[in-house]
Amino acid sequence: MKVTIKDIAAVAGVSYSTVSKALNSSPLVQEKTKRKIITLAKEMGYKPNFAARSLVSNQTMVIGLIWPTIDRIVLSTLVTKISNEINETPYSMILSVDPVENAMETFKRFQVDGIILFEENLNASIEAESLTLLSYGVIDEGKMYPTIDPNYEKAMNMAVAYLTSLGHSKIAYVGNLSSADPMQVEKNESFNKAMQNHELPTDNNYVIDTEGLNLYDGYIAANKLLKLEDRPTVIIGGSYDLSSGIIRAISEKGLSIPKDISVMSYDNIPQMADMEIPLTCIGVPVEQLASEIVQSMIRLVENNEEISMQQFNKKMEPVLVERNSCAVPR
Amino acid sequence: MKVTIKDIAAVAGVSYSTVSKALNSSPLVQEKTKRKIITLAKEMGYKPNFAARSLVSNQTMVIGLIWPTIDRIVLSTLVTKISNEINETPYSMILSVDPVENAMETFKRFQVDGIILFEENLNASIEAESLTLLSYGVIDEGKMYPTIDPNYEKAMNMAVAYLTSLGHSKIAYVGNLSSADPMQVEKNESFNKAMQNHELPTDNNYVIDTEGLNLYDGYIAANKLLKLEDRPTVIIGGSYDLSSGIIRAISEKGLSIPKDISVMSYDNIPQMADMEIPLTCIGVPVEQLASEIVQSMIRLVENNEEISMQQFNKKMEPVLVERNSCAVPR
DNA sequence: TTGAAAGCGCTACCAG
DNA sequence: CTGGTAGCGCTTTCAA
Repeated sequence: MKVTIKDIAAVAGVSYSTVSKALNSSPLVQEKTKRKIITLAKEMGYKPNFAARSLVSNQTMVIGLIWPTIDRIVLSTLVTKISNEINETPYSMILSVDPVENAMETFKRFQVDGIILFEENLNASIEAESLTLLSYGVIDEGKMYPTIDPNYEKAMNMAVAYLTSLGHSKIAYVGNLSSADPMQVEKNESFNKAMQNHELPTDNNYVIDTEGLNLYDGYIAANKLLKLEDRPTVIIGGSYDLSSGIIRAISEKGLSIPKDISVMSYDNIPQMADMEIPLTCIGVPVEQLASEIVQSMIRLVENNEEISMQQFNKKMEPVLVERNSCAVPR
Repeated sequence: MKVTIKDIAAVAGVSYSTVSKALNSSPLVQEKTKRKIITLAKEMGYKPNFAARSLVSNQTMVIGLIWPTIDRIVLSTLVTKISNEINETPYSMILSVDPVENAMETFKRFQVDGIILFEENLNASIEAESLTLLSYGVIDEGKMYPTIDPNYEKAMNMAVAYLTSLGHSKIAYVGNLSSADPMQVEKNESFNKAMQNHELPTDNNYVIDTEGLNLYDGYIAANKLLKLEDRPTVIIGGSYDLSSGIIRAISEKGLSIPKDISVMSYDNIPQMADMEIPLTCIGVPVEQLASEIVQSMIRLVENNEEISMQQFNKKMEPVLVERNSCAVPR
């Protein structure tokens, strides 16, 4: 049977409004009564009814996360971290794997307090309507919702700077350019810009479009690069999975990393250290990303449209982690 | 501003209980009034308030799915299909990637109408309490909740029967045995049983424990098999990803499928047809699995504990799909 | 410090 | 067929 605050009130011999206050740790209740009620509630197995609470408070304490492309595992680490992070707060997270528009619909019916959106693979532009939206993607002043941006431009600049400081100039990039995914495109453009900044040629032979983001795509791309007479001295993989494939291709050829060729990867996730060959990588540490996304979301939710959206746009700080997969070219 | 049924009632000039009925397509309202109200509701941008509705009806129309291991992508197809399937019903699905116990907690607070649980990677035994639970896993009479079972025993029997009918007797199996995942263990035991049923030896050299379920694990395992002097004539991969690795290893060795060696895979998902080499596979088609899980869940939810749980236990029918990756051994 | 009562938006019942 | 009304479980004034 369901236990309500009325049941507790009856047993405790107080009014149910007092129970409500006690359970919400209101200062308007005597410590003693409060403690008694709380103990009692636990004993009786009381579970607050969310529907009732949100009906009156107009809040659900739930954040929705839209992730339409679970088959691309790249983001699963981020999702998991975000989920963990949200669990540290009074909020809960629910996930939808539906297409963005359906997911929005579902979340709206649910009256979630806020929605987190991954821009990867997002083609349609979204109207925020009256929703509290936060996206993970590339900042664009035209957008009607705030964005947490991994700052590809800075990341690629740091990567190229690091590699040139080691003496590399034949730098290859393996990534998914043709896709409709604006984040991948931005990543590639940032690489090109970084090369120009360092007055290096953007030799088209050294930029490979994988048309996909999984291990095998990286494998194929790396094979193309290794076949060139004038090989690059270092390959930057555009994502964790691509880089896995790149490593595979290189070791299959009997080449050694970093002696024969250096490898660097975008994406800063702990798993980078556990690869066949631990990779030097660049990117915003995934924990920081998760933390910023969640904190911003919550501030956004709690500041109910008081602050202008622009103030929530945030470019993150990429970090370069050295792991011996890059050496001075010979 | 939020539109409620009262607002609609005011505009339409009817009572708000009539609006409620109209919106719920009750037969107790004149067609004309009903149509007028529905149109009006749409115009005014009315969104029903879930909290209010579930407060009175004691239902949320939401099914929770617990999936604590998103980093293992194997099940993502199933999850997606389940999500699609649920979207065809009046119910919605929400997903939690938290550990089972936390997820249960969250879902309980949410008062979801039912919870779907994947047994893969489930070690703790779960008490159903008063929840409507349905699991995808291996049927076990000791369990306190109904289970949809992919019937590994029958699947493996069909697989071995098919292969022996082609003339194979040196049949290898690549799978994850050591894991705490009861489903993987059951899969392997079913293979062994099937071999015994066909009076074939379960040569230990032919059963490889991958200790993982991804492509690379399958790749390594296949390499071990290919190194044997007395090679198997066919390899059964325990999952889609493992089989991908098996194919890779075989083609790297310059061998051809099925001329030099046959390959078969567990898992019956459409992606099997799109592999480098389309694989003959065995397993319950993922759509059927999704459909059965969702239909059972809904029946369960709607039959509120009237029917005994046993009646919901269901072993599914595996299907063998031929695709030319298995031939008569030479 | 406590209790009584209003009301969140909706469904369901009963009276007309 | 339509309207009035009780009440789902809870938070939040306002009085006592």
